[in-house]
Formats: sequence, C-alpha cells, structure tokens
Amino acid sequence: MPFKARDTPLLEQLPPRVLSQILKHCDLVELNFNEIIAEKDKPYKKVYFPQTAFISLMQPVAAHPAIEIGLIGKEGMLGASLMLGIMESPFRAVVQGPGTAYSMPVRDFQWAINKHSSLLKVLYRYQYVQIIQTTRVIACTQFHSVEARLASWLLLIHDHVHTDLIQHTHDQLADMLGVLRSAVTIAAGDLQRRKLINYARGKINILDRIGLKDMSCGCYTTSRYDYAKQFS
Amino acid sequence: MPFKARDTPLLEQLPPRVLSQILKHCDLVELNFNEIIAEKDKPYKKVYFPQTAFISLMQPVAAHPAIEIGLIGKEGMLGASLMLGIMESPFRAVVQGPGTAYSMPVRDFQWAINKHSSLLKVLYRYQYVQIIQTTRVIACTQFHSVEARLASWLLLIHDHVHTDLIQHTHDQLADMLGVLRSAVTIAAGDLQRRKLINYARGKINILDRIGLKDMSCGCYTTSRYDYAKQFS
DNA sequence: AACGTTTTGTGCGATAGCGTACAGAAATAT
DNA sequence: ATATTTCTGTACGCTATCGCACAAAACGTT
Repeated sequence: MPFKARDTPLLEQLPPRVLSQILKHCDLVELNFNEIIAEKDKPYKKVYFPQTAFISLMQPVAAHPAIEIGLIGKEGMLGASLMLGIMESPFRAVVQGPGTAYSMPVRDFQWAINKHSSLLKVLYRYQYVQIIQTTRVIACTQFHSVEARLASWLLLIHDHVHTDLIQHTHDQLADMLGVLRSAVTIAAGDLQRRKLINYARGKINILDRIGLKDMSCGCYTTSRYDYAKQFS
Repeated sequence: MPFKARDTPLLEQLPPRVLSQILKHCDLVELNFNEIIAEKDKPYKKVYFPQTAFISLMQPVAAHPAIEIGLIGKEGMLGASLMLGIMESPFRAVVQGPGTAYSMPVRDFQWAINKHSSLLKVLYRYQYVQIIQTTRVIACTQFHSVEARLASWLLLIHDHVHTDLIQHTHDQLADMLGVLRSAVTIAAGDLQRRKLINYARGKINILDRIGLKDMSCGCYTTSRYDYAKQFS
C-alpha cells in the first residue's frame, strides 16, 4: 500500500509498526462526490481514512434538508464510533470532496482495535475531539449569523482541499448550514465584495484567509485549536 | 450504601456483583441548585450518578450566555468521557434539579472501568447515545421554533423530576434554550393558554403531556427512543 | 446554433426572535 | 408595614432569515 508521510495525520499518531500492520488491511479507493458511504442507523459498510477526499456528516431531519454536523478529512476517520461496540453509524456520511481514502473492512478494523491498544488510544482522543466539536456546533447554529458561519465552513473546507479552489454551489453550502440558498448568496456576495473570496458557478476561490477569519465566528479557530490540543 | 431498584437505570444495567462493588466506592450526596460540578476543560473533581438530582451540560460561548447541550438524570452519569482517557470535562455541568446523586472519586471510577468490562460496555453504549443526542440538538436549534423546543425541554425535564412540578423561571429556561427571556414568556404563555402547562413565578405544572408532545418538535420523542434502543 | 439546465442575483412580503424598556404583581427582606 | 428584589407581561422598533418567485447569465447537450 503506497503511503506518504503527512498523508493521514490521524494514522501518523500510531507507531510505525502498527501503522504498517493496519495499512496491510487497507485499500486506497477513490471516493466520488455525493457518494453516501454510511447511512444513519445502518451498519457501516467500510471504515475510511480520507487522504485527499473529505466527508460530510449529516443529520437528517423530518421536513427539512439534512444539516451538516461535522466534516471529516485527512485528520480524521469515518467509523471511529465502532470502537464503542456499535455497528451502526450515528449519522449519514456523504462525500463532499472527491478524492482518495484508505478503506478498511469493518471486521479488520475491529480486529485492529482489539489488537493495537495504541490505535484505541488514538481513537479515544479523536472521539473526544468530536464530542467537543459537536457541542460547539450547537452554540454556533444558535448564536452566529449565516455569514459568520459560512466564513467558518469555508475555512474548514479550505483546510481539507488541496488547492485554493472550493467546488461547491451556494445550494450545497446552504444545505450544509441548514439555511436557504438565497441566504448563502447574500452572505457569499458580501464576502466577495470584501475581496475575501471569489466565486462563480460552483467554484469558490479563497483569496484572504485572514480576512475570512475576521468575518468568521471564531468557531473555526477554536475548532482547529481543540484538534491540535489532542494531536499536537 | 443504600440502594433501591430503579434508582439509577444506568447502573442497573450492570451485573449485581459489579454494581455492589462500584457502590462501595460511592457516596450518596446532596446536589444543590446552580452548583457547578464540572467546568469545561478542567479536570473532573468527582463522577456523579444522579438519583433524584439532574444536571445541565452547558457550552459557554463568548459574548453570550452559555447554552444547554444536554441533560443528565438518573438514566445517565457525569464523567463518562473519562473512559476516553482524558481527565477534562468537555463541557460545564450545572445542577439544574437539586436532589441526590451517587458520587465517586475519579480514580476509583477509572479503576472500575479497567476492572469491570461490563461497566465499560455500558459506558460505551451511553457514550453512543450521547453522540446521537448531541447531533440531534444541532438540527433542533437550527430548525425548530422556540415554542416547540420549549415543549421538548419541559418534557425532558419532567422525566427527571419526580413530581409534576418543574422549578424553573422563564429566565432559566431562556438560558437553557439560548434565547431571550421574553421569547420564553411568549412561548410559555401560549402553552399555558392551551392548558398544557400552568405556571407562576418559577413553578411550572405539567398539565397535559400528550398535548405538549404535539406542540414539541418531536426531538423529545426521538430522544427517548434512542435511549431506549440502547438500554431497553 | 438552439435549447434546456444549472447557478446566481435580486426583490419583496412575512415572520420569528432580538434588544430593550417599562410596569405590575408577587415574594422577600428590613 | 414598607422597601426591595424577583418574576412575568407586554410593547415596539429592528434585523436576520424565511419563503417564494422570477430573471439573467453561464454552461452543457444535441
């Protein structure tokens, strides 16, 4: 299995021997945009360690479009909750950024958890970060404006893609934030007028990260900090 | 240690021998209203298994009053995240309903986790439920009206107190929901006009649970269901 | 080149909740 | 008995966002 340093910061927390053991059970697969790779309350089919791909965690709500509750990129994994001994995914997982990911059969992953306590420890810390992130999102949706939240998500997404180009329409961003498309157009229009971003038909360029941070609610910054605290 | 059946549904999941082992390390303590028993990002001082008390989990937010992200009553515990090997509490815990709780030193709890795999398994399921609940709250704050959310919280609280009397002012409820006090007064006024509740100066009577459920966003019902699914 | 589709801009009335303020009523303290 | 504090009702302007609709522009397809 080809593996380069800095590929997957989460796995890199592991001792080299454990890492190579685990990679033996992985396939490097291509994930396509909009692919649903886990459904809420259904058993995981595979476990994924994104490399260049990234994944949206969605919460379906009756009478509304699903809302995004988290993002998983190369610093994370899909399927961590399996360590709790429950086979079902607690949310829907949709490929937001096409790219590559290491995939692993569920059984192999469970075997690896039992065999390698170093893996379990990493997962513990990762799970803790996810708890903190999720609770922050509650406060963020309650208190912060669409524009601030949009700025935060753009920064988050930007960290996951590997260019300055984010490929999302206003419609898609609206779904993530759980707001109207036209609300995103207005917010994005303002960010563009401020020359922080630049967009056209589903292609968003990040022009000024510092400026975006200033417009964001700070949830982005805190979020990065919380992750770094566990995985320095 | 005095212990009656149905005292703490969470602990009752344990085999009797394990349960009595654990209770040996517990004190039955009285928790007072507004007492802060864990602070965000600070080490837990004790672990708690509420008996008649219940506890609010709060997320502090800059420039806003803290918002409630979850409730812990006799069906849960404070400190479950210790099983992830991290000593800090991921949120602030405030006593919302005065009453009794079994408290346990952190070290003893960690020892119990290592010694009793049955305890760990229960905690795993409990942690899973908390993840699901938290993500639902995200969608709830985003999509549902103050009145519907108020109805849901009242039902939740009602499950935790042991009478039909809920002791909270509009101000306190507003803090939980992260909205203005006057918004709660309006919502509560409507629920009262519909004869679902009845209140005066911090004392709320639940008159009609069925009616409240109809006014609620359904997040209450789903929440109960998700818990029951793990701890039938 | 013509057509349909997707994406974005924009407008406008409706609405929920904010922010703030004030007043009356009930409880508590002096 | 009086004063003070706490709790609730209410009012009013303000703002963000909804909900919907329509148009223009860009793109893709045949």
